Formats: sequence, C-alpha cells, structure tokens
Amino acid sequence: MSDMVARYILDILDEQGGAAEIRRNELAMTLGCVPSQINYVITSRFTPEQGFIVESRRGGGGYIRITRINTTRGVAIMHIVNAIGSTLDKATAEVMIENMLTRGIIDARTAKLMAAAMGERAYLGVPQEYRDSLRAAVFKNMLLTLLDT
Amino acid sequence: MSDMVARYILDILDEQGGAAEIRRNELAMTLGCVPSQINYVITSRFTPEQGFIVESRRGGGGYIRITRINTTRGVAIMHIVNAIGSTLDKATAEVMIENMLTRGIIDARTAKLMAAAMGERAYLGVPQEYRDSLRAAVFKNMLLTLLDT
DNA sequence: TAACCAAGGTCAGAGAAGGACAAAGAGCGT
DNA sequence: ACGCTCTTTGTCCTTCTCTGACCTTGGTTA
Repeated sequence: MSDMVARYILDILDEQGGAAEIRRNELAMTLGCVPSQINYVITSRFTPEQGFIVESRRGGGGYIRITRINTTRGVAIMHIVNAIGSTLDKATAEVMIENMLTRGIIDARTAKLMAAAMGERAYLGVPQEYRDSLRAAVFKNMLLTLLDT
Repeated sequence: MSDMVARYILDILDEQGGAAEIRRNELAMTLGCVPSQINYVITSRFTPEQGFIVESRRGGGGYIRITRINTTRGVAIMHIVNAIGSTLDKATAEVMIENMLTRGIIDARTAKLMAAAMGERAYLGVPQEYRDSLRAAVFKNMLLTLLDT
C-alpha cells in the first residue's frame, strides 16, 4: 500500500516537475486507504532527509504540498544534515556555519542568524542534558529550509 | 473563498499603495459570499499582528479601510523583541515571522529559516515544559542579530 | 425627536481538512 | 520462538472556514 501511495506521489512530482499538491482525504479515497496512511508515507518516505519539503494546511481547502529539492546546493546541505547526529555542540555548529559561509552555501546574514540560534545564551533555561540534542534539531530544521530557497 | 477575498484585498492594497477601502456588503456580493465572511478574512488575515490597521464605519455610507503599516526596521524589531515574554509558543512565533515578512523587515528566506527554528519538530526531544521558554530565547537571539545587518 | 433604514460587528455552531499517536499486524533475521 | 523494524488502521485533536441569527451604530426623514 505504502508503495502505491509513494509511487502515486512520485508520479505527480514527475509530471508537475517537482511539486505535487494533494488533498489527503481525496487521495486516500482514490487509492483506497485510510487518510492517516498518507501521513505515514509522507513522514516515512518524503522527509527532508530524503530530499523533499512538505507543507500543509488544515481546514476547508486544506492541502499537502510536496516539493522535491534538487540543486547542488541542496546536495551540499543534505550532506551536512546527514553529518549531524542527534546532538550538536555549539563549537561544532559554529564550524559548520563558518564552513557553509566560506563555501558560499549561505550568506553572511544567514550565518549570523544561524549562529544566534546556536548560541549558548539561547539555551540558558534548559537543562544541560537537553541542550545539545535540541541544538541539533534546531540546526537541522533550519538547514532543511535553506533547501527551499 | 477566504483566499479569494484576501487576494482581492491585497490586490487593491498593492494598486493603491497600501490602503484599501471597501464596502462590506458590496464586496460580499461581487465575490459571492456572505458579508460576515469578509469579517472573518479580515480578523484572521489582516490583523495588526500581521501588519495591518483596520478602520471601519457603520451606517449609511459605511466602509472598511485597511492600511498596511510600515515602520523602520530597527524599531520594528525592538518592538517585537520587547513583545516576547519569557515563553513563546509556535503559533505566536509564526504570526510574528509572517508579520515581519509582510512588513518587509525580513525576506522570505530569513522568514523560513526562523520559522524552522521555531517549529515544533525541532523540540521533539525536549520536555514540554521547556519548549516555549527555549523557543523564546532562540527567537530573541535571532532577532537581535538582525539589528546589525 | 422618533422612527426607520443602511451599514458594519459579534458570536456561536457546524463542517472541512489535516496531524498525532497508540495499538495491532506482517515480515524477517537470529 | 523472539525481537526488530516497517506498515496499517483507527481514534481523538487542532486548525481553519463558512454561515446565519442577532446586535450596534450612524444617517435620514417625517
């Protein structure tokens, strides 16, 4: 089933040149599965890690939009994302940011912004043991959106 | 429907350079919706939070005037920083970011980046009770760096 | 001034999507 | 058989939208 759903989405992605907008319930109907199956497929096979961006909206006229990322910049970023484990200390983050800056993957302002989000000051209220994993998550999240631009 | 109404208003706003004056019933008629729909759209998408001022008048010759606000960057940013308390939930952060975007304080990429750092997904491993205060700290930190760019 | 008409405002309730998560199932390697 | 991972499903939740009944305010007119 999951394969079918995934293939269906990939087909649209190909037809539409990298962007697919679906309506969850509708798709579930046409493919004959429960709606949450769509969520499962998306969260398991269309993750940012695998090169996709997913946006969605609830309520009337809601949708799920899936976009494929492709640029070389994207590849570089994915590389970095993959290199980050479940934790990330400030120093390492800073090296990575600096690295991206010199490689032209990000501009100076973006670098500053990211560095700010990694700074120790931002995590003052958080117990030591959570800081680095949190930092990793925030950093990954930010990187992934860079794919979009 | 809401999208249509919003787009219609935004179009006028652009044409008129930041100010749109509409008549509720008339607009509802031309767009084919109930009058209160107009109110809904305005209260949900043209809030002060999002950078708009709305004035209106009832009775004969009544109107609704929507104006886009435009302050200088630094002031605006400080305003936002000050508006953030010790905690910040995701929804509020998103509204603020959207607001900054529409006001031209930040560009689309920056907005996405910041939104990513605010996203619930980034805080999955963190106990609920720390998330919002952490988010507030990260957000403020990022905002402050925007000041010197 | 009282009565009336013309706007716009409020609010609650129904409906329309999508999201999160837990429980159960299916396959597979050891 | 056991444990692990990936799937499938269902239930409950949150967000966003739409509508209608009723309210308030501002002009107009007799």
